[in-house]
Amino acid sequence: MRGYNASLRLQTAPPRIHLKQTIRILMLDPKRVRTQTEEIARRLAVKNFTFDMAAFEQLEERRRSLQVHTETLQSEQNKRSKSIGKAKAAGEDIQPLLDEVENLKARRSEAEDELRKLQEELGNFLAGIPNLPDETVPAGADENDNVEVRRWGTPAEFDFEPQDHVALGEALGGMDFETASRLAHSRFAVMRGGIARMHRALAQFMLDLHTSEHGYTEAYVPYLVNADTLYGTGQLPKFEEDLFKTSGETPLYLIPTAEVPATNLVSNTILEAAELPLQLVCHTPCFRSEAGSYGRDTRGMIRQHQFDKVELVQIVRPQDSEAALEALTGHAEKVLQLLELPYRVVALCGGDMGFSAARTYDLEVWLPGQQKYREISSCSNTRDFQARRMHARWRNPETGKPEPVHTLNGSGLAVGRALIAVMENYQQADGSIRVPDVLKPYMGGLDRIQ
RNA sequence: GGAGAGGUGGGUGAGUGGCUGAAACCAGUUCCCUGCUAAGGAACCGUACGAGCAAUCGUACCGAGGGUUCGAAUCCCUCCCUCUCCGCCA
Repeated sequence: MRGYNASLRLQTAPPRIHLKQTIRILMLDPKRVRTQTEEIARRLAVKNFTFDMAAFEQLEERRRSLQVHTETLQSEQNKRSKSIGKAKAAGEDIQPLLDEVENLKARRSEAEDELRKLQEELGNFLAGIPNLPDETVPAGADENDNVEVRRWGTPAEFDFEPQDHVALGEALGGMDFETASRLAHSRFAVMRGGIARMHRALAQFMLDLHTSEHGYTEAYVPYLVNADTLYGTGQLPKFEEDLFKTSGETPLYLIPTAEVPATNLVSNTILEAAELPLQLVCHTPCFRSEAGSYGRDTRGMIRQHQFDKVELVQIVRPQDSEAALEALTGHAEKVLQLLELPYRVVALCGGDMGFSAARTYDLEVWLPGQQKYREISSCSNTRDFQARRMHARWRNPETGKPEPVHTLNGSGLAVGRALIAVMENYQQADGSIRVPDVLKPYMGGLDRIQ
């Protein structure tokens, strides 16, 4: 492990796409893109994505005729080459055949070069197309257009002026942003004492809940992954600037979420029907460069370059994925309920949804310090979008064929934000923090941080 | 990091230039026979992309990428990974 230096510097050169990758990068059923182009353009518009139909159709038409042409030439050449062996064995003159092959070869390699270029172009084009939003996804530009689905709990009334987590944390000596920025950079935090312990307790509590009550299998995964893995879940090629990249000879990236390694656990595999569903839970740090969010949430721990998250991932049969999204969202909600934190569930509108998602619910927890509901979990069904990119399939007993699985992911929950929520919701007039009942066993019975 | 040995289809494992998309065996599917807590026989049995209403056909794939050749799983180069021993380390 030497030569891997995480760098805050952004490397913006677009990753190269190889010929072989162009096929696997298809986000949608390629036949569907070809046959239902208009429908797809309409749906993508909900995500504020303009699908250039004319460009696509033109590229696709050229690709098709060129591929047929190339393969025909190849086929001819193969036939000649095979007959050379036979002619030789029969003692015939092979020179005329050699000449023919020569000619075919020249034409073929020319056509091949052109095809390669075209496929690269097409691959780049397709790799940048987001997943189709579900028909039920509300139209809209940003979070203001999200639709509230339900609320749980009631924000507490304080008989004093509630403080935010920064004031609380610094007063308790448990949060230190200045030191963190000296050690690293802005948007990092140092935690100490009871606050650091509660942070750990939260992660432990979540892991235990999901493994013992919700049927998830705990997984430990790499925090650095390669480019293929990030293509698989959709972070690449479009969002490289959001990632931290190492500078080794084999570039690796710090994971922006455990969704990336956890979902890719099934990349390039064919699962048997009996193995599904797969439910995985991972606790990992997450690293995000937060490019393009310079002015937002600069205060406190809301938006960090490094934060911990407990992530839920499910790999399911296609017919089960809608129900799985509801279940998974419920599993994340359960954490908030047990912590007795008021929250609401919103269905994301097209403009606020991620690249890979077909449907997303966000969980927003009430933060008294901001007098606002803030995102603490995002639960998505990506359907077969990631599965196609990473070649994750199952053998469908009805058809006997390998078909893409459906993948889902959701935070269960973001640990740093959960900590903030507990601090702000459980604060006392004297600035101390009550420990939620469910966390006490994880904190040696401690019932107050002061 | 050093030395050595390897990477072939679901598994085991043949295959050193053409008739090998790949023997054989195991597993699996279907059928036949027989009949009893199991044996025997036959056929089928990889993936992706493309053409076609379809039957079917074409192309590619033997760790990855490149090269030699009319032709490469087979020869050459680079890289990756696995295993064994040594070193180092948590």
